[in-house]
Amino acid sequence: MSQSGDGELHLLDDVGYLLARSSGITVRRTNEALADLGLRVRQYSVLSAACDTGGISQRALSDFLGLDPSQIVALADDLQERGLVERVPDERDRRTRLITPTEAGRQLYAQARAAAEGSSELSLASLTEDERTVLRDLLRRVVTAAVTPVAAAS
Amino acid sequence: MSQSGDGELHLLDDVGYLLARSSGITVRRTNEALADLGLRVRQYSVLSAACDTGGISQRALSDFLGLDPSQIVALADDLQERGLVERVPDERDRRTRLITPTEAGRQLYAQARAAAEGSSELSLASLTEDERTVLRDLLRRVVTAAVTPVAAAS
DNA sequence: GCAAATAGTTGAAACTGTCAATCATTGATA
DNA sequence: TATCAATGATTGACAGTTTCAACTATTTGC
Repeated sequence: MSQSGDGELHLLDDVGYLLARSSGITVRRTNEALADLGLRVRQYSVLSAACDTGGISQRALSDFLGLDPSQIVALADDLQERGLVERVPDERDRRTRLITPTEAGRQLYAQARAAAEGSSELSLASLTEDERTVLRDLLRRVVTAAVTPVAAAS
Repeated sequence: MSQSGDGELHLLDDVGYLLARSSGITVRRTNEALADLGLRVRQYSVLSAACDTGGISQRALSDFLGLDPSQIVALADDLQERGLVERVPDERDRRTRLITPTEAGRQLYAQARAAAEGSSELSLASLTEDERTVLRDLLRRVVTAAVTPVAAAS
């Protein structure tokens, strides 16, 4: 019958909550870090996948990033208008359009990556380098377990 | 000059991205798990803090959850209309109103907590029990480093 | 007492998540 | 090969989230 709280905040034991909270903290900080470059984390993630693959279908982006296809359309429109990516038709399947980085896109990405990664480090300043590595490895396993292996242009 | 992608997806090395992605996965799943109870993670977190403290000011909620004060207003309105919390005036400071659980709120919270925690486990099924513990401890340190220690009603 | 700070509220704008419907193209199959 | 189901992209809509600015009531410091 404990009527009044006694200092036990269960949210701080809830991995789901902790994920959401720490994600919020880092996303906020990273958005600030990317603001100078005119990017937000969302568009940065699309640009990153486009640069690292050299061209990826919107469907694959949707799966990889966990976003609705309609969100990809909007993000691609935005990046395309700014000349950072192009939509090149896939000859093997004329339905799909590959989101491909332009030279300007690659250059911006290089800068953005430095900014974004620096910002992450800052958000995790309370962890040691080794602990950050452990965290990264654990999270990567959580994420990759939920994602189909990134469609390597069959 | 690597023009085409060679399988190196830098996002999967970016702790910030991994946090956001895994948070998205767990939040989605937890929202589904809470839907039966008419709750979403956001309102669950408010209810949880209210129950665990026995009564917490909206300002403290705002700090603890990392939400704008105006969001707390909306969430408190919602929970109050459903009879899950009350706003009791603080005698020591008539500006503040303590978000306090009702009996119905406490009962729903008990159910919701079980559902939410079960859902987190499910999202982290690719990790062992020990690894989940490590993850929880690391994330808790990240979060608590960014939050003032939960104002114990000075 | 009075000014500055604080707790809560309202309203607005931009961003995000989710879903249904549509069109073009592909793949399977009769 | 004609047709039908499945898939990739797009549009539009609606609820949820984030972030600000402005405002009122109250408290605190001087």
